Amino acid sequence: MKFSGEYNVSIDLKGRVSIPASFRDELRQVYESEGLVVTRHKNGLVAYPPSRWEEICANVFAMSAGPKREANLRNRIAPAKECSFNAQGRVQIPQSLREHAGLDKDVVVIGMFEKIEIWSQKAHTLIAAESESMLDEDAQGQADLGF
Amino acid sequence: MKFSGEYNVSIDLKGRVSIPASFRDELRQVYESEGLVVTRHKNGLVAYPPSRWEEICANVFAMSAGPKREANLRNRIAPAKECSFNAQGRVQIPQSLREHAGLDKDVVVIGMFEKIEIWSQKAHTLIAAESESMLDEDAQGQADLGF
DNA sequence: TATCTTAGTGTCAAATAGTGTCAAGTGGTG
DNA sequence: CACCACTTGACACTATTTGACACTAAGATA
Repeated sequence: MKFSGEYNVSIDLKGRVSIPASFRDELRQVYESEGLVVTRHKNGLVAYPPSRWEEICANVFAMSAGPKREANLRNRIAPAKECSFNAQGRVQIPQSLREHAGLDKDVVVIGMFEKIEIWSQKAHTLIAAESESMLDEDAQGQADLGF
Repeated sequence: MKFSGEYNVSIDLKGRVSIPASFRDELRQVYESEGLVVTRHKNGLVAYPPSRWEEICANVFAMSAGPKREANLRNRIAPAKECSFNAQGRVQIPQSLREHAGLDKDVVVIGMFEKIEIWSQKAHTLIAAESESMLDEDAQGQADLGF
């Protein structure tokens, strides 16, 4: 079924965000996991099922030494944190990631098939508008896709 | 579990930086150590568990004489200092290293698996932004890695 | 040598951050 | 409309981090 749907959720005063029940079900059933690995992604965050994360790490580790590998380690792998659900289905996001994404009060959680994106409402509005205008400019492409 | 995660910590007025509790736990449990060896690394600092440091030193000592060995001795091995934790989990960073890294007040500590990086907030912002734009420019590469 | 200054150490206590849990709200479904 | 599952806010508790201060050591000054 894969993660899908867009949810407006809130973050509590200690920095925990509620993960929608449907995502938790998916995670439990197909990934057999009670947690998510969260890391930086553009101006927001992404979360992966731990098993997917292992694969990604392995891919990065396998890269040949160089600035690109370094960049991935520093900005993706190192800041990542495995977060498990509490009894209410919330995950505690580390402070540094919250700051990076500017999370405060209103948060948007988006299912993206194999991953989950987490944005501040503000950042999401921005990126959604950007994406929208990109699609607008390519009416033909959209039509070809069947939209 | 290896060191991981990114932490904003502060340095006290005498030059001690707080090492996150999770790193101290890791250090105690897997490296059986109550301290870190800190040395220069680019515009910041790196810290290794003492046992890892011994290995690195041995590798450098084993190099055949020449300017590269000299450089490693001068800029990596010589400035290194073993720092142990105080009761609050802080390590005293020698003045010369603090100056090298421009540490003052706000410091970023990053777990990088077998080592720990220590940057001034400023330097970290810079290097992270650089890394980020490198990753942005290579969307295909990132996708190939599974991100 | 006595004194002053500066750097580093040890420790306490306040402040902050994170965890677990309860119960009240909210919204969808039958 | 009543029920149910889910989400949210709140609170108490614990752990961690930070600022502060007194003290020691070392080096500089006169």
